[in-house]
Amino acid sequence: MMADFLTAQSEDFSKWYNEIVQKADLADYSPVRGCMVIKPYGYTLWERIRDELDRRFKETGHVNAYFPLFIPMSFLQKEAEHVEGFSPELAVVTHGGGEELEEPLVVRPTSETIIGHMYAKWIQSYRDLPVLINQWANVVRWELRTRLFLRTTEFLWQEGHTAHATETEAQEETLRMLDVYTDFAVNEAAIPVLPGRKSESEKFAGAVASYTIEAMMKDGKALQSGTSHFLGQNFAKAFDIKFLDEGNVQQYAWTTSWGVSTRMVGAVVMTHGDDQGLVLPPRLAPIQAVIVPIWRKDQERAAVLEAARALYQQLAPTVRVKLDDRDELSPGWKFNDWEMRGVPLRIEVGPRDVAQQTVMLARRDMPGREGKTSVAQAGLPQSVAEMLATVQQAIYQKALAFRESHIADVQTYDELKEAIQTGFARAWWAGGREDEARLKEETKATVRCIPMEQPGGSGPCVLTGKEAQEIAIFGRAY
RNA sequence: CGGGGCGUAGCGCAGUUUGGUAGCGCGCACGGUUCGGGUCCGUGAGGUCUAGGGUUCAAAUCCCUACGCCCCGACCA
Repeated sequence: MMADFLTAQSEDFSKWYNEIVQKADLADYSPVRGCMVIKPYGYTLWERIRDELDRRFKETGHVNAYFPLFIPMSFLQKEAEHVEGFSPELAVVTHGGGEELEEPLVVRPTSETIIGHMYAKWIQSYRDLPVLINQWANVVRWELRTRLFLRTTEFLWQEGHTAHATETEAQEETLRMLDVYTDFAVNEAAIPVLPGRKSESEKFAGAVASYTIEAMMKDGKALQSGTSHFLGQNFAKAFDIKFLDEGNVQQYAWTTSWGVSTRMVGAVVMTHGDDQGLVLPPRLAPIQAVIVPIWRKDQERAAVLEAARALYQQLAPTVRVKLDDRDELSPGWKFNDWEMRGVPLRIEVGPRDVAQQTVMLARRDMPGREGKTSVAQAGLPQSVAEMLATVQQAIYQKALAFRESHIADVQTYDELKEAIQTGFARAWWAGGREDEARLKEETKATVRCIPMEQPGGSGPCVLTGKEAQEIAIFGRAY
């Protein structure tokens, strides 16, 4: 059954995305260009993302803190590449309290600089290290072109900033957080991601090395869904983050930073969504199961509602469940509505179910009759939990299968060009900055990442023909 | 910043060519009906037609100017 209230993905994926984000009440446009209002349903989804990430940060020894929104302009200028990278997209405050400020304040685009400044004060000894701090914050980047969740002028994210005594330790931290992101993406968001290193021209402004988790959206385009940066001593030198080591020698600290943003919401939407609307992974879904009561006559209504309420009470302690007892809407309407909103599981309760002490479970990821099973009301929390776990696994496998069938191993530049029309290309790569620029110019594709998992050996670079030690993933990106 | 599209009821749109009482669908409110895949009927509320200026007896409609938004591209989490 085709939805006529939503543009089909195959017709115009971009239009589908814009429509579903608004129709499912995730977000709305604001009066300020490029900014969005995150509506309660979308914000709850973000809260789920936030909670699961935050739990993992705590488990790996990090603590939260909060640094200011405003950063003195001069701070950004202390790291040459950093200022060069971010200058074009800064929002700058020049006036306050009716007077022109002595020094303009930048609305943070990211917080390496102000945190670096503070770390310089806090770190004196190797005994003060490591510093493992994360903050949940909003940041502002004056992007030329914005899209809800994928690229907004203001967005929410977390940024972890750590300082370490040794290079090795900082590198380990960088990769540890990449693992945390991968684990989150796979196990919570059900998004298969390719963890890897960013190429020279794609890395973070001021980083020695950047790592990323790259996801493939349903239109075959890549979405950078999280990044972890090894900053070396670049920021330590710019902000004078020094400590005395065990041998009483002054050393610069080694720092990292890593972030995941509200863009992750867009990743969830574009990884799992279909022509009926959102498909949310059970572990992140604001509502995991919705109970839809069905009746014909008044006496049925009373019995069905009573049963539905009892089921709600039974499920509420362990499942994020909602009872849709709205009187004025037909069951069919509700089915479509909750499917559009991506609720993973629907629990239908009608007169037949009341009589038989059963309910009908309908999976969001399997449309129509195929996804429906009748189960006993007794032990429903268990059945629902199992079904939610099944759906979580199923949508991950589906997304993984989609990605794998849209990655092509290619040997030639022509094959690469063809592959990136529908997905990713994987090939030997030994190109530099200029080769990447040429690639982008000619194909609109970029090196998405150099995957952590490498086949070993060597082969001819897909673009330059030079002997290459590594394979890279190529694709068009958001 | 380049290219394209659009600003008319909460939303989606028609009306603009050829100036003459501002409409349709959905939604919303009320009453009834219906309910296992977007029920049906009736009644009703809701508009400085993006803004400013001009032409005209008369402007949503013609002319000028400004602003805003969306899409595609360049830049980017």
